[in-house]
Amino acid sequence: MASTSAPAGTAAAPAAPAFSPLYRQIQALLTRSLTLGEWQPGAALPSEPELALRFKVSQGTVRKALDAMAADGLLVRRQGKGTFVATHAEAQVQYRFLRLMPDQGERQAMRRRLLDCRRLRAPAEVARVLGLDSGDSVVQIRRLLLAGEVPVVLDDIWLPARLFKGLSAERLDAYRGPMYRLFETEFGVRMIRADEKIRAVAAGGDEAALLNLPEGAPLLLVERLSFTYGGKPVELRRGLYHTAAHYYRNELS
Amino acid sequence: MASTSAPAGTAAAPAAPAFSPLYRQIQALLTRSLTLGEWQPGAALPSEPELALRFKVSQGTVRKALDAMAADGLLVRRQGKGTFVATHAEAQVQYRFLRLMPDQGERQAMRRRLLDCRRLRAPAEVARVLGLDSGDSVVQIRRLLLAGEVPVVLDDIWLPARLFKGLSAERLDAYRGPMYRLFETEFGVRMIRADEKIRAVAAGGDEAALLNLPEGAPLLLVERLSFTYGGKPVELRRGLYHTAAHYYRNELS
DNA sequence: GAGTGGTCTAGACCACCAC
DNA sequence: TGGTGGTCTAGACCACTCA
Repeated sequence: MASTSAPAGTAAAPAAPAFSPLYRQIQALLTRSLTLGEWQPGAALPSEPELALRFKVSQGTVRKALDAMAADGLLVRRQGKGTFVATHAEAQVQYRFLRLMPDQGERQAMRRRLLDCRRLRAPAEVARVLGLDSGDSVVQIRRLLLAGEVPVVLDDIWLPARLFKGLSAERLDAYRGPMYRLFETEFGVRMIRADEKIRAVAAGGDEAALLNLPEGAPLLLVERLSFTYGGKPVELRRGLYHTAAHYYRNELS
Repeated sequence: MASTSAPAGTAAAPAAPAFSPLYRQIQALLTRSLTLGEWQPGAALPSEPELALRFKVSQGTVRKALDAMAADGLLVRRQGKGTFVATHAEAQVQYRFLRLMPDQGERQAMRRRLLDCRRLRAPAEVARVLGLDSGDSVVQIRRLLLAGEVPVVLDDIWLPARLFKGLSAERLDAYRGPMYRLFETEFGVRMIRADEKIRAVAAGGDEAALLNLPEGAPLLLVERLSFTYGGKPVELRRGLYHTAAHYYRNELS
């Protein structure tokens, strides 16, 4: 890390970054280590002075890289304790990706009911958004989320089978805790970021029946594409939310 | 700013912050200046060394305060030029609060059609969320947004009349550019942050007619509460989005 | 008390922008 | 060429955690 003016690596885009600050290079190296699993989710990273020594860089530069990654949600910093790999297992990030809130009362964990889990050749559309070859297989999951006895969310989920070897209905059903935590601990796939497209749609026959609603009832359609390290898409999710007693919460800033 | 350990000001919450770092205090002072209008939207702040001198603090501390405020969207920093008060007038933040994207093609400015603008006593619910006294008056606006000739969004907007003296249908109709820019330049009210609650609903008779849809068509209901400096609510907006050719985009991280 | 991250400082140099 | 924000360094001290 002695050369400050190292080129910014591959640059396919026309507007190549002319210059990459040291802390960004450190950030890239740390992200790479995360990808390779050098530190497991929830584990502590080496301390700032250690990392500074390792990268031959001042502690301030390491700090800036760590702060940036903490801001991105990849790391969690705790004063007096250390810097840790972010995980979906923690209570504080339990609901990071579920924006559904009840109109009344506090948010509570919803019950899950697994409806289906099968392996199949990826439909064209699914293969396209997940960046799979046609012919690659995916795991398709259908499940309900219920508030008490009332079904609120109907999810269809597609995962690249290659990354989720051995994922089965039994495994899903037996698991207690958030699905993303299972993915993380059992398959080493961490969801970092997601894009959602939200629409209002009328409930179709099957969906209406599963959600215990009349056909044609308005539902929130939430299409989510989730990414792991490096912006690699690893999950497609199509959720139908019944928003009579819940709403989707968003903060703009 | 000589004393590092000044108390953190008022602390009504049970868990009072035991300690407020210098840069947070600087941040509070700068935010106060913004509130008081010391620098207009789009204007440049004094340079970092000047601010450091003014607050009797090192440049690094000023920088940390400015960086934090830039991250919050209150300021915009431009290398080689200076630090500026964020504004809704800039192209880059044009769509900061409108998350609607077309399925096909690039996002384009939508045409506006003002349907109504009147002053009235705040309905109880509106007064409650805007923190007004019962009896305070509000400006109520109803408008359409159209993509080409197709109505896509029906907005109902409520604003505290006290803050928007002189806002009229003529003024709104004559203004070219984003509504939040008008609020900012003409009334000195800057929208900093907003909370949205999103649901799927069936179009009612009036709404269906205005959006040129059959009654009962599914629509996205977006209830937005916007805040200015200091977390003060200053706008309630109830939008109905027709999501056949558009979707609401959200990024989770 | 030892170790961690958090704050604050001071100074050097770099990249960008305008004149 | 001078001024701006951006990066990097080195060192001091503070707050938090835990043994």
